[in-house]
Amino acid sequence: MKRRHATLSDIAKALNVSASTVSRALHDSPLIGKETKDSVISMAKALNYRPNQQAIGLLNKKTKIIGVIVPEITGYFFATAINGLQDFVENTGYKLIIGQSNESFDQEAKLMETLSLARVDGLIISPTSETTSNIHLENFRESGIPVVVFDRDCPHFLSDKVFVDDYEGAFQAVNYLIKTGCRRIAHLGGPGNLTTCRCRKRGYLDALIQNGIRQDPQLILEVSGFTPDCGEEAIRDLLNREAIPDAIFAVNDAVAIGTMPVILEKGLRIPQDISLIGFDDEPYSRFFKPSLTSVWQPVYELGLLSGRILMNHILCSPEDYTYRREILKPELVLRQSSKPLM
Amino acid sequence: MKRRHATLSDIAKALNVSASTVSRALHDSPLIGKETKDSVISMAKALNYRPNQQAIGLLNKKTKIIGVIVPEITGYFFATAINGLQDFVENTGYKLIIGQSNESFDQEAKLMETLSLARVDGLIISPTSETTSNIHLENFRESGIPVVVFDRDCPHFLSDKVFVDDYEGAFQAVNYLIKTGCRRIAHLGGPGNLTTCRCRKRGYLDALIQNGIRQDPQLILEVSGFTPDCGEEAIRDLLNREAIPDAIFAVNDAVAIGTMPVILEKGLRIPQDISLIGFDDEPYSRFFKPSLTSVWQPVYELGLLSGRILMNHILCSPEDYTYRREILKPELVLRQSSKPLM
DNA sequence: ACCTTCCATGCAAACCTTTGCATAAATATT
DNA sequence: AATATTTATGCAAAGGTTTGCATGGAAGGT
Repeated sequence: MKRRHATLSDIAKALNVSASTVSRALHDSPLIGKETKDSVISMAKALNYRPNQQAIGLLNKKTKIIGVIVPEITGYFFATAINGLQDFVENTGYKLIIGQSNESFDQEAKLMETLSLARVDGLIISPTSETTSNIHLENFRESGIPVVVFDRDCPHFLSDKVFVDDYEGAFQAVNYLIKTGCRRIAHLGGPGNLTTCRCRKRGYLDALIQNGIRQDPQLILEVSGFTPDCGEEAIRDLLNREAIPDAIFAVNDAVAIGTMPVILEKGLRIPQDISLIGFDDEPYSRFFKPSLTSVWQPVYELGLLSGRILMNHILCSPEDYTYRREILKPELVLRQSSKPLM
Repeated sequence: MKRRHATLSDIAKALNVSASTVSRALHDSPLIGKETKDSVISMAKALNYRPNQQAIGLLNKKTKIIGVIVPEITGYFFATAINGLQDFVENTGYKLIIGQSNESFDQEAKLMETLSLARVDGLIISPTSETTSNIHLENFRESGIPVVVFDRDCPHFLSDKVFVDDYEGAFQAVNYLIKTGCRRIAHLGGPGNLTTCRCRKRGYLDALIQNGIRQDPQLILEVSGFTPDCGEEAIRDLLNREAIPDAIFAVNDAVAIGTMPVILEKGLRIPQDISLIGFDDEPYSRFFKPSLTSVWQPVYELGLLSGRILMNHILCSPEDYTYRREILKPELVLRQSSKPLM
């Protein structure tokens, strides 16, 4: 049976009082007498009264909804970040509306349009690899809605930001490769307009430089996406070049995984002939053969912290607010796809 | 600068007309004169007017929000289902609020409470493995909110339902194992109160029966979760028993993957000594060594169809509605972890 | 010139909640 | 006994939108 939700005035009518009295009673206002309060409360329970969030929202211009936009949701990385975010949000009374941009600027803009229409109280976003303009973000911020950018930066956009230290992670990985004797280290980098990918590449290059190794353009490739297929394509290309590497630092575990079958099928051994290091430390990475050395990222914390910062911004007075920029530390996880130190 | 959104009456004041005229003009009502209409429309554009969904929702008791509850979001299965769901919803104007129950009944109930408070227009849910009571679902349905149950069934709850044919998938997998000469086929089954797991087990048992093979209780284990760790634990237990299997049908790819290192480390070969088949066909499954034979499920379609059915129910008149029950077909994907047919 | 008809627009209520102000009754003060 | 004070409650507006009904004017018909 479809039945209407009970409202304040339903309770009011039942008790012969006014709706305002009921409202105050339920908010435990000191203005209301003890008896009235009790009867209101028990009647509310009897009618299974739930305040209408829409009406409240209309009044105080809040929706208690946070918008989240990620490039995709099916991969380990963003799914885990969202997981952290949700765990944070769980007890705050806020809800999450999640959208996927699928690495398309148009979809991202459209999603932001939708979220803006839905009047979200805040936005947490990791921009697409196509996102070069910030107008849509600026619009958002100008209408007074706090925005947190996470994982991938929007360089000229002013807001709270939460990242992982991609540079540091990459540097450590490549430095490790060098320490284990590798000299011809290839890099399968991601789309160059993503800050994460640029940072990882810089980490790679700096590690080479600091160890006095000349970079070889032949060994640096840019993959178009983050899937095993992209890795497969890239490694085929790479192994056809004259310069065969003795190590590969991939932008991603998925890309690294995609190279494995190709490498092995060419009769090359991992790590004896080619060391392999990925990035992300996905849960499955330890189950491949050989198990994959990778750079672990505090993804869950990334999501959690983004939520915490946004929430703080939402509750803060908008005047004296200064934007925060947090950088979390990654960690190299050694496994069989790279050589041991000695 | 934080500035208020333009409202109908802002436009009205600017043009010296009434708010109702503006509303009608923007809805292209035939009651409004051409000139007025044009001026309203251009003024609306100038002021960047966006209708306030909360006010509209308050009026017609709709939120255009769909609640989604899944046990977890970080795994491939549910993330992909949500992906399908989101793609469906994208152009409908509906938004998705997603919650994770983490296989906890209490969390599930709490999430439903939250979604009910948020006045969602519909609910799509895959219940936890703890969910035995349906009261929370019944409450939902009784307040007139359409519910779609997907993947995992709530046996005595009446609603739209969308499943994958787990029985069929399991039957095919085990039947294939038998056809390739396996006789001592173990089953690492999932939590017994999940319908999906029970169906897979029934498929397993029926395949044995139809091929005249006696089931051996020693070969049937129940794992407590869907992670590689659970698989690892189970296989250690299994291989310590007197009866060593010549094949394993796991409830899950993740569980199957967890068994691999243990099997290989015991000096057993896959598939020569032990064939291995999983369920789900996760994207990484083809990258393990040996690559994993698995039962592919149309997960994306599962999410998509759930959305379509819910949407249809929401728009339908509530009277003459008859619940639907859709079953999608899985498909066995052969790889190296099982023996070839001849 | 008057009545009908039609077209374009405005008024006001409804959706539900919160809150400043007013009011009524009861008690305390002089 | 009359006024001041406290205590408990109601009224009404606001928030933004939609929509049935009423109204105003102009055009058409006789």
